[in-house]
Amino acid sequence: MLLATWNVNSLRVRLPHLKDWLATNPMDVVALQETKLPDTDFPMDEIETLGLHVAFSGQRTYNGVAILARQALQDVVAGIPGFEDEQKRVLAATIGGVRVIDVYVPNGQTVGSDKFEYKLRWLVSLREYVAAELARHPRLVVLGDYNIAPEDRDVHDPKAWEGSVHVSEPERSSLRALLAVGLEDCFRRFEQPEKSFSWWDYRMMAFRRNAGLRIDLILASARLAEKCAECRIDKAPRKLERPSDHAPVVARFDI
DNA sequence: ATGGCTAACATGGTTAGA
Repeated sequence: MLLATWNVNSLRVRLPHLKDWLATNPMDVVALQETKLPDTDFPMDEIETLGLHVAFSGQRTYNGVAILARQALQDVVAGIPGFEDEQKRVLAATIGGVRVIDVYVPNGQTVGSDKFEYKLRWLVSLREYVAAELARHPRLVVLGDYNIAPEDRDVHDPKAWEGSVHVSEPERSSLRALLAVGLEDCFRRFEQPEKSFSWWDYRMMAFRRNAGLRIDLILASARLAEKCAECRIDKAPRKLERPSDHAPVVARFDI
C-alpha cells in the first residue's frame, strides 16, 4: 500500500500538478492539506475520473483537508471529536483496514502569540484523539503537514531557526508526546540523504539553495511501521512552474 | 533589512502562510 501526504497550497491552483503526479506516481491513499476550497467547490468529478474515491472537509480561503483513495473510504470523521474548531484541519477514514488521519497542524505564527497557544492546545487534543484511535485501530497512520521540524537535522540552518516557530522546544516536545502514545516517524526508519526537506520558502530562491524544513510527516503505529518498506520525499513537483511550497512525502507498506 | 513569494479576496492592498 502506497500512501502520500501533500500540502498543495490551493487545490484549485495545483489540481494539474496533482493529476500529473498521480499519473506517474499511482497512490493507494493521498492526504491533501490546504485545499482552500469550500466543500461546494471541491473538484469531486475530476478526482473520481482518476478512479479515486474521495472525502473532504474544507472552507473558503484557508485550511481544508482531503483524502483520496483507490478503495472506498469508510467511517469518515472530520475534525477532532470533542475539540470545537471552525478551522478544517483534520479528516479521518478507514481504507483497506488502515485507519488514516490527515492533519494540517496550525502554523503558530510566532512563539508566544495567540496562534502559537492555539497550536499547542490543538496538539494536546490531537494527541488525545490519536491515543483513542490507536486503541481501536492497531493499523493507524497519522500523516500531514505538522508545521514542526522534529530535530535540528530537519532544518537547513538550525542556528538561524533556533527557538523560532516550527522548531521551538514547546512544539518539539508536543510532537514527542504525540509519538510517545505509539507512533513512529516512517522517514527516519531508513537511511536518508543529508538535508532532506519537504518545504521551502517561495522567497530568496530557497528551493535552489535547499534552504528548507522537513515538516511534512508520515507517522505510523508500531504494527504498521514495522511493515514500512520505504519512505521518501519527492522533490520533482517542487521544480515545476507555479509549484506548491511543499513536496509530497510517500510511504510504502507491505500489507 | 523581520523583507524577499504566493494565494485568496479583491480589483489595491491586506492577511496568512512557514
